[in-house]
Formats: sequence, structure tokens, C-alpha cells
Amino acid sequence: MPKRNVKLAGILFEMADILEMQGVDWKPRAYRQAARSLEALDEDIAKVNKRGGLKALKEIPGVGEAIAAKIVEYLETGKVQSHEKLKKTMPSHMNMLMNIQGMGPRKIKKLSEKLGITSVEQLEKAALAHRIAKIPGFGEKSEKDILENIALMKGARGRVPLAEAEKEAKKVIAHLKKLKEVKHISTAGSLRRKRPSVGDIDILVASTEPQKVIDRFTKMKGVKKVLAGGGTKGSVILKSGIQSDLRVLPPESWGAGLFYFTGSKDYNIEMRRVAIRKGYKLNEYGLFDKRTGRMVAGRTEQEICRKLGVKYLEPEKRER
DNA sequence: GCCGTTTTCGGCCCGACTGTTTTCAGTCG
Repeated sequence: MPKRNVKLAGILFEMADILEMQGVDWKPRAYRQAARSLEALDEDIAKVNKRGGLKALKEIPGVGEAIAAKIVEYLETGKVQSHEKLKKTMPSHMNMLMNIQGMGPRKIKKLSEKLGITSVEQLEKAALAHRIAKIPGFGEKSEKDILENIALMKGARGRVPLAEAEKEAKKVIAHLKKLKEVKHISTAGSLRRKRPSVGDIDILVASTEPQKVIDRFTKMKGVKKVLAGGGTKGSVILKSGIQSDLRVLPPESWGAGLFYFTGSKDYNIEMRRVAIRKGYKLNEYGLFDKRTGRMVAGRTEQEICRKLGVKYLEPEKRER
């Protein structure tokens, strides 16, 4: 993976983040798509340009007229003007706010407009002074959550090594398995894809009694904080500081759920596109015929792949 | 901003959950 490509991808990702904070629609998605393509490209982007110019650049998925021009600009000057301009619209530490659980581009935008908040410290102060609850769309609970989530971020583990996550996951699975309502149980996400480090522990369960499983999960003794506990999914921070998400599905959707929640995200998007092209709709509950709405696959991952006409890949190989 | 097996315009993956709301916006994965 050429270094130059990674650098350029970084610029595009940053542009996407800033645009998103400014409330711009769709462009961020486009920039991210192009950035991901660049990262996945084996050939040095400078070589691509030398070989075929704009035409060759535009053959990269997600790269069109405008982004191709930015790539050329970067190769010639080492910078992208529109990127420099965007950076000036935002204090450099503002993107730290995105690291707080529950804080997204829209809320950050609103708080920066109404209260001039551009840093975690300012956010914390405003919450303590009860200035947040007065903003429309926020309330008392938002204020409390913000403070809790800032504390959580400060003590956060970040990504943990695979082996440690696997050990923690085993404990959770052993605990949930005791419930007779649990028909199937497995890890999902990056843990199942055996990434060297994982950000959270995803657990998937097939059951006809989801509420019982969720309750058992959020009330485990290894839980430090419950982030969410609804009818089909739960989310907690474990005492070890690792986040764990649980999703419960009906048994007939087991394969579809496993497929969906194992990812990777890019692989999912690709598979959805394949589904759409073939007249299907794919979600975590199954593969459906778009016209009749009937489910055509879902019990196993292999069954879904067969219907989609794609090769079944081991989870480790689903990076893109 | 990108893209095309209903397309060069008008979509863009999609469902769950929460808090703040009286029907929805924002976030997350």
C-alpha cells in the first residue's frame, strides 16, 4: 500500500469529516468512498496519473471529475486548496468532539453555533453549568450523558488486542449460553474477522425471546455501564473498559444476521449492491425478493451467498 | 461528488435506539 495513497486518502477523509460537521449531505460519503479506494489501491497514485492522467484516475471506483482534479493538484503541489480552506473553518481540536459517544456532526454543529463550543473542555464546562439543556433538542439527560461519556472517553481503552477480546467474549458467551432461550450464539464484527485489534465485542444470538437475552446481558456482573438496552439489541461497557454489543435475531434470520454483523462495512455495502442488482433486498433479517417481499434465504451465510451468486468467504477474508 | 441492467437526473444501505419530542432528528453500527 503506497504511502502517498494513504496520505492522500487521509486528506479526503478529513475533508469528509469537516463537511459532515458543517451539515453537508452526500459529499462526505463520496469523499470517503474515494479515500477507501485509494487506500486499497496497490499502484502508487502518482504512477496511475503518469500512466493515464485524468482518464486513468477516473477509472478508480468513486473517483470522478472533481476528485480526480484534486488528486492531480495534490501530486503537483503537495496540497489540496479546498482541503486547506476547509481546515481553516474549524479549530483543529474540534474533531476530538467526534470521539465522544453520542456526539455526531449535527450536534457538534448546533453546540458550536449556539454556545461557541469547539473543544471537549468547553463542552464539559457548558454541561456542568447546565447551559446545554437550554438548547432546543437537548435536555437534562443529554447533559448528564455528555459528562458521563466524556469521562468514559478519558478512561477508554481504545482498540484491544484480539486475544484479550476473545477471552472477554468467551466469558460473555458462557454466561448467555446458560439461558435456554439462546438457540445460537457467536461473535461477530472484527472479532469474528480476527482482526489483530478490535474496538468492541460484538455478540450475536438467535432466540425467540429477545428481551430475556438482552436483560441477562445488561445485568451481567461484568458490566460497568449500560449504553442501550432495547427489544432486540443491547450495548454495554464492560468492567475491562471494552464495549460490547449484543444483537438478538429470530432463528430463521441467523445466517443473515451473522453475515450482516460480521461485515466488514465495505463488504456489506458491496453485497447489498449485488443484491439490489439481482432484484433482491438484503438486510440483517434475510435476503428478500424485491417484488414479492418473500424471504429467499437467511438461515445460513452459505445459503445467502449461493443466492447472490458470490463465493462464500471466510470471515477473515471479508475486509473488502 | 459519484454513478447508471428502469438513469445524464435523482438517488445514494438500512434498521434500531435514544432523547426530546407529540412525530422526529441524530447517532450508531
